[in-house]
Parts: sequence; structure tokens; C-alpha cells
Amino acid sequence: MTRSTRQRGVIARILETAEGPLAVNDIHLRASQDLPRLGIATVYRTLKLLAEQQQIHAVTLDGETRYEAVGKGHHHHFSCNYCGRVFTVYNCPVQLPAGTEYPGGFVIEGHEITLYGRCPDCQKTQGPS
Amino acid sequence: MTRSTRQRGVIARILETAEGPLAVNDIHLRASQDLPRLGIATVYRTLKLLAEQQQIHAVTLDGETRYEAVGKGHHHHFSCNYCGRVFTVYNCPVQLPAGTEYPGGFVIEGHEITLYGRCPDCQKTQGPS
DNA sequence: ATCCTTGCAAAAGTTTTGCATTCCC
DNA sequence: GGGAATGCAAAACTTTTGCAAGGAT
Repeated sequence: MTRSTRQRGVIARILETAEGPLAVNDIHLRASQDLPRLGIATVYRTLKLLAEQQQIHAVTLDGETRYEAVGKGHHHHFSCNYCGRVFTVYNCPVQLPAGTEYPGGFVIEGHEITLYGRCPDCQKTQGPS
Repeated sequence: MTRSTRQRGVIARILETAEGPLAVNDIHLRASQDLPRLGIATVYRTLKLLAEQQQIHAVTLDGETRYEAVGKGHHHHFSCNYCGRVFTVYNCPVQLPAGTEYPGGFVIEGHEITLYGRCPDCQKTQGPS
């Protein structure tokens, strides 16, 4: 830690406690409650810095860049088709160790999965689509 | 088909014959070989139109929006960590029928998988990283 | 006092829109 | 000739950068 790290801490904590990756606007909105004068440029700069430090990383989902804290272990994302929120889920439905060779000669080093569907909240509040 | 559909046809064919989803710049570049005066606005307009007609759809991958033809059946994407190209692959490593309930109460309606690794070309041309 | 960080505003990049012209029928 | 599609340029947005002001030591 170099020095004054107020916004860095606020933003890092927001991402650590979020239910899933957050969009920049959302981060700005949430952080503004603690830091009312916070500018969007600082949000971008802080996110870039945290990403370089490997504390967070970007995921692109449904055309939007979102950020999440690292250190959550292997996980995937669930995007609710009804409310648009994205959640982190820990069950992994595949067995694809690095080195696995896929038909066609593609050698696998990693994978990302996004699940789509209805989140628990939207099951309570809405009937079937 | 309403009428003059030159660029529409060119762009649709590019996407149908591509090895995977293409970025807008790439589509513009490829289409320009047939249509030298083609403007980027027309590319965006055409992509939007084709997407509304359900002939193509957008996928976001590694922070970039790409487009692919529909009608390729269930498939996933392989993104090469070495050359950056994205390929369509047809093996699906999961069994997740719609209605499956994930731990936490997430009801699944669909899924998207992106595999990362080394593509066949990059295995020929480069040694291990 | 000095160095680093911030907010603001301008700039750069990407996607969309307005409009006059061109293209087809 | 008339309606639709196109290219260009401007407008909207999103993200980055420059810079003067503010904060911390």
C-alpha cells in the first residue's frame, strides 16, 4: 500500500462483497454513497489499478464490462434473464483440465461459463415467462 | 427480401462462412474487399438489421462484441490465447437442459461456454508458452 | 514544501443518427 | 420520379488523459 487509499479500499470492498461482477456505473453508484464527490474517472483509474495489482479482474458479459474481486476460486456466472443481475456460482458443470484436447485440435487452457435463467428473487416475484 | 440487398448479402455470407464470430472492424475490412466504398455506419446498420431478423446475433467475448450467423446449432467458442482468433466448436462439454436447477435456486434456461487455449495453427507455429 | 491523488473537462474511441445524395425499380 | 438505402459527418456514449487544485506526510 503506497498511501491514501480511501477510494481504493471502498471500491475493493464493494467488489469483494458483491453477489457477482459489477458494471462500472454500478460501482460508481455504490461507491458514491461513501464518497459523494467521487468522479467516474477515478473509478476507472482505480479499477485499472486494482486490475494491474491482480486484486480484481474484468469479465465481459452480455456486452458489458464488469469487474469482480479475484480469490473467489473457480466459479462461473449466472445472468438472470429477468432482472439482469449477474451472480457468481460455484458449481462447475464441466471437467476440462488444462491440456485437454478438443476435437479439431484445440488444446484447452481454461474455460468460462455463463449460465442464463431465472434467479431466486425472480422466481418469487414473477410467474413463468 | 425487400430490395437492394448487396451489402446485406455480402455481410451475411461473410458471417456464414467465417470460422467463428467476427468483430465489427473485421467484418468491415472483409466486406470492403467486395464493396470498396462501404462505410462503417452501413456495417453497423446492416448488422443491426440482420440481428433483428434473427439471421445473426451478437456475442461478447474478451471485451469485444462479435457477430455470428445463427443456424449453426448448439455450439461454443474457442478463443486462442496466442493469435486472438475465435473459433466455433461443436462439442458441448455440459449437460444442462433447460429447467435444471442449480444450487442456490438458479433455474437454468441456457448457457454459453468460452474455451481458451491454443488453436491448431498456433500449435504448428509456436512452441509451448 | 513536495509528491501523489483527485475531480473536472477535454480528448480519444466506439456506436448511432441526420441528412443530402445515389441507387433501384 | 419516388421510395429506400448509403456515405459522410455530426452526435451520443463510453473510456482515457491532461491539468490545476486538494490532501497527506
